[in-house]
Amino acid sequence: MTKVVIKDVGAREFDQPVSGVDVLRSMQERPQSVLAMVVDGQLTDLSANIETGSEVSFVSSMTPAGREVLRHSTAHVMAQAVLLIYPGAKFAIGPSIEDGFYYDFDLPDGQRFSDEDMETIEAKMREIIAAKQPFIREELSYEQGLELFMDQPYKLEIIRGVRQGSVEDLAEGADVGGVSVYRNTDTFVDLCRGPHVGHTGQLGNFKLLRVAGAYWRGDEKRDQLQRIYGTAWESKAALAEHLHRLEEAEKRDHRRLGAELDMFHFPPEIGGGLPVFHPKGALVRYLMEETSRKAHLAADYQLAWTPHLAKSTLFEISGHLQWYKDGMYPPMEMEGSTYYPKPMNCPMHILIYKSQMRSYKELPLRLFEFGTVYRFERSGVLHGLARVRGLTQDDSHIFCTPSQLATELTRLLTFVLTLLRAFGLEDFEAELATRPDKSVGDDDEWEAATESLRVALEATGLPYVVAEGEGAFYAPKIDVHLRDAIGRRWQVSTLQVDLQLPQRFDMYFVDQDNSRPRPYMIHRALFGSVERFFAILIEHYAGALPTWLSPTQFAILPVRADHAAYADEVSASLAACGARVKVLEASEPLGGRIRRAKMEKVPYVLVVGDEDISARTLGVNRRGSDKPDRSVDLDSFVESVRAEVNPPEILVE
RNA sequence: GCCCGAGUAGCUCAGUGGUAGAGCAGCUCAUUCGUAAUGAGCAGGUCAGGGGUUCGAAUCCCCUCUCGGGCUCCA
Repeated sequence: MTKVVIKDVGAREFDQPVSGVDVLRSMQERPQSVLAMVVDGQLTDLSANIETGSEVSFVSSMTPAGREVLRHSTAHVMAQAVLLIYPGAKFAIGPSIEDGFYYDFDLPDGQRFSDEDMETIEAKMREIIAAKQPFIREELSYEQGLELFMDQPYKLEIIRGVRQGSVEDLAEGADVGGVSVYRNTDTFVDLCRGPHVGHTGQLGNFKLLRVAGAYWRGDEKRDQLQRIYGTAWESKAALAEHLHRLEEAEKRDHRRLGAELDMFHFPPEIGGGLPVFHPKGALVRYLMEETSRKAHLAADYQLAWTPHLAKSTLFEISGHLQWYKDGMYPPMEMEGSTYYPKPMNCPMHILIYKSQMRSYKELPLRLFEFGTVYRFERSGVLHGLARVRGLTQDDSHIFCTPSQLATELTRLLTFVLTLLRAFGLEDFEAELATRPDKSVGDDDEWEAATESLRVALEATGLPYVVAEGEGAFYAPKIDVHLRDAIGRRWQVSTLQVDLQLPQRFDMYFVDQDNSRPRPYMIHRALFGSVERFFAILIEHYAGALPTWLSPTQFAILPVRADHAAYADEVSASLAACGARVKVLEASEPLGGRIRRAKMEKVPYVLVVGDEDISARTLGVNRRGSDKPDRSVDLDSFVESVRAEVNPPEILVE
């Protein structure tokens, strides 16, 4: 007899040994579109036998686990299609990923996929799906596995990896004590740990999206494979919704909006990754920077300014030439000295610290600068303002006593969140990145610094995960991520407790007892870089920046030329409370001017005509609304927008 | 840097071997208008650059550059 506990339903007894399918059939109220099951916490094929005494829950296609299964199964279908179309193709790995899946191939004779091939492959996949091929799990010994995949070098490498207990390969391929495979047909079988859907007919709401090169095992010294990315969903509607989201994301692309809104561009004559900001973009930048500077001054930071170049000596002391030479711009020789563009601001801030004897009474000493640094990024990684070669960090270095560290970090993290919120961002999470393999310093220091960061995270209540081994070589760090309006994650702020530079620069302060201990040093970028943060704001707001950040806040449109005097009067009363106003004179029809102003995403488009002059009113078009408010009283309108035209007050504790 | 894709007017794009096109934007003139495109006219091009094939190349081939999608990288 087999006893099975169905989660949230209750215990069932069966005369025979049962599989998940049997249990499901026995239920009166069956859960919908079940693709797999979880037996005692383990995600498993529905066809697997269930041991007596197990607890079972069923996984529906619209759950995260269910989608993972169907995406993974769709990847297998794609592999089968590619192998049918390209005899002799080698296939490597094909996992499910966020929103979809991919599979890596090595085509014979150096063939490459083109975009048209995607359609051919999709068509073949639909045939496979229509055939309702079963996914049959088989468990093999290593030897059988090696035999079965003798023509598939990547599979062989995975099997050998599994035999040696590689965790990475276990995830990809197989089971302890042997390997598992999933067979769809006599000719198509794939090495896989599973689980999978019961048969290919349960799939079908998918689309192949793009082809890309990808290194085998992510190692650029190894073969470059052809990767096809696809997306797959539980229903036609969910697929359509996802494709719609992709379109929406494309509309938010800051590179596209940056051009449409005349904010910035990347002149080829200047070089890749080196943007120029046009007047509107530069104004937004100015507002971002001024808001930040004021907040920093209010929070007891002191401003610093440092040059863009320094002698090699400085970067030898700091260690940048040792650790990051590849990422630095090449040197310039001048009058017998070697100069480098700076990749970071910290060494220069340290020189400010060291310019005089520092007492414990001065600490924490907080230096702040919008410091432009240059980093040589490989051409393929540049991405609009989000990844550039010349970037301005809103960079701060805080020097404090060891006993001040935890308090200072907490205060700092609070400040970071306060300023980010002032820009209308709300949804944050953090990563605590710990010591990497390639690093310097002793364990106690790393432990203490990491612990202080953890204390700060706990104190602010920011949700966080620990990223083992993801720290910088010299320091553990907190990375703050945010989710934008359509749920995408962006890394912004970073806080690092530096264990190395104070030593390298032989920094100290004079303590109460006249001893000379080393200060701790905290590196911190809050926006990350001004350029990248600019991009995030554009994408988050889809170009419709909050009023206080909008280059033009009010467009005033006199209906006829003889309404110009009143338009100027309205303009003056708005300008008097600090607003940025543009009058669009009546040289073309009203509709055209309204359209232009709306396309520019001006927050308020104000129309004034005969009726408004006699009643001292306005026609108000708010951004995002397609219906105007007519006859709004001028004075009360000005009063109502007064608060939003100027940068927000940032209250620092 | 590597793989794939794309470069035609300021922008968006049409043009597959036979005289370089359209819309928007720009300029000029006219129009004076109450809620998302007023009309007419003008101007605008080394078809990314270089080489090749051809009687003839935006179009076919090769190289280079730039941009985009990924991979790797991101102090």
